[in-house]
Amino acid sequence: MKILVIEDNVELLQDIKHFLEEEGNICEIAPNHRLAQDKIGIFPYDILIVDITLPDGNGLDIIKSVKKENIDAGIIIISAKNAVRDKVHGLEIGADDFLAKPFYLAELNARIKALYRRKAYNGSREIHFNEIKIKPDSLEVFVRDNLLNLTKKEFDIIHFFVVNRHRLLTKEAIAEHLWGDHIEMADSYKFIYTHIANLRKKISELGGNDYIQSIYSVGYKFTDRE
Amino acid sequence: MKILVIEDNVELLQDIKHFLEEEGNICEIAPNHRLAQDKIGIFPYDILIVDITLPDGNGLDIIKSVKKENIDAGIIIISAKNAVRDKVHGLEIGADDFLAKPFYLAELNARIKALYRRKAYNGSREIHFNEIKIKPDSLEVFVRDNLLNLTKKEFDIIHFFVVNRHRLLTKEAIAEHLWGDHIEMADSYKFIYTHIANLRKKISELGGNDYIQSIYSVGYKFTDRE
DNA sequence: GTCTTCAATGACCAATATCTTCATTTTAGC
DNA sequence: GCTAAAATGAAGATATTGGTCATTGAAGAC
Repeated sequence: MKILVIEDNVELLQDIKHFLEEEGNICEIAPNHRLAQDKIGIFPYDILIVDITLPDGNGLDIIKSVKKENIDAGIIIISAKNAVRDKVHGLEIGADDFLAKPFYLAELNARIKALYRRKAYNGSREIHFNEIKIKPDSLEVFVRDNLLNLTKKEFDIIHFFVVNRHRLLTKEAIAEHLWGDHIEMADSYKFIYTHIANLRKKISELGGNDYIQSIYSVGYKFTDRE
Repeated sequence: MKILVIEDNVELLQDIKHFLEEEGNICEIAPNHRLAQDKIGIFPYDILIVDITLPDGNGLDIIKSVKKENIDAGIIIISAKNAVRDKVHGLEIGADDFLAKPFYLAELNARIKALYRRKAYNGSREIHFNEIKIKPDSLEVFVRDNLLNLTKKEFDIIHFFVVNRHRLLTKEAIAEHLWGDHIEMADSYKFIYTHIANLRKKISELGGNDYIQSIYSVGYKFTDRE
């Protein structure tokens, strides 16, 4: 699980990180508002742990912007015990859970797992990227709310791309993700081309932009930058 | 992995070194502040292990200068148990982890591995050299924050150069790194010239300095000295 | 058993990087 | 300074990689 912890108390931040990493998660940290926004923009985290009081801005603003951009991350607020108003407000604008400081790390961990389970099971999960919407549970992809008629492999590809948006994906990585690591490397990426060609055609037929950037001799990148 | 241990207790220093080398790392040592600074300036380490109390200066200053120069090394502080203030301060100014003395070497090793994994996973790794920034994960190079449009080979070359900054790189070493050791040595380095010419052109077009120093009859050196 | 769908493949052309060649400039040693 | 060796830069040939289309064969639906 990929978790981002946003908290200005560096000592607590380190404690949480160590704990969550020992639990087998990939855990990144941001001690302030600006850094948090940067990281969220780059990488699709599963869970955000947000402290409300930050040196350069309010944690609630981070939650607002996450919700506004339809980023599909679970949010747990951590804040001082007496900040009841923040708690109510935070849950109102879309946070999933609230944990009062001080807390036991085991408690935080339990909340994280519960939240993740909830997110994974409720069939209304959606991943958004500009005009593209993916429902991983029903294997459906929409462009401007028009259902795209994709094959399974095509779905797997665009799903992999959108989850790893803005990242360079080598042909090796794509092949490994789609077919496992046993694939013949020699000249057999060629079928990736075919699937990507079909994907591009189907998306553009419904007026979607071509976010699939080819990187010569390396692979692809799914992005709206540049 | 390349590790520098900065610690004034020579006995402990040797212990750590032996242990880390047996684990398969390249491990260098510096018993004081001045020597540490020298070494860090010359070679790009993956991990720095820093003792806070040094005979000729504070370990925190080393961390500060590393961060100031944007050197991309993970930092683990080792210090006496009661120095809580140092711990907090160290993490605040950018250290990645803290280990209280005395500690088990296995514990140190675990922390090193965890830190390295974290660094490798978070897609925001960057290597800096003056106005040049390299993102090895996305194969991107920036000059004064302008993206440089490089081919794969050109990227490999500048990446190799920046990682081995200030070092003399023979044509043989470059050829071996780029094409493996099977290459015909006879007169076939010639195409290195072309790639380097293209690199120089592309960098200077965006206003970057020419750090590629030719060493007649030997090779190249990537440096800003002299 | 037939029909339909889709993953996989091969052929072909286009795009791009890599390498070679060659004329010219620079350098080191005398 | 002179010469031979080395380095550079421009131009172009070659090789590699990418994209598209048409076809095959396997698997599942009916």
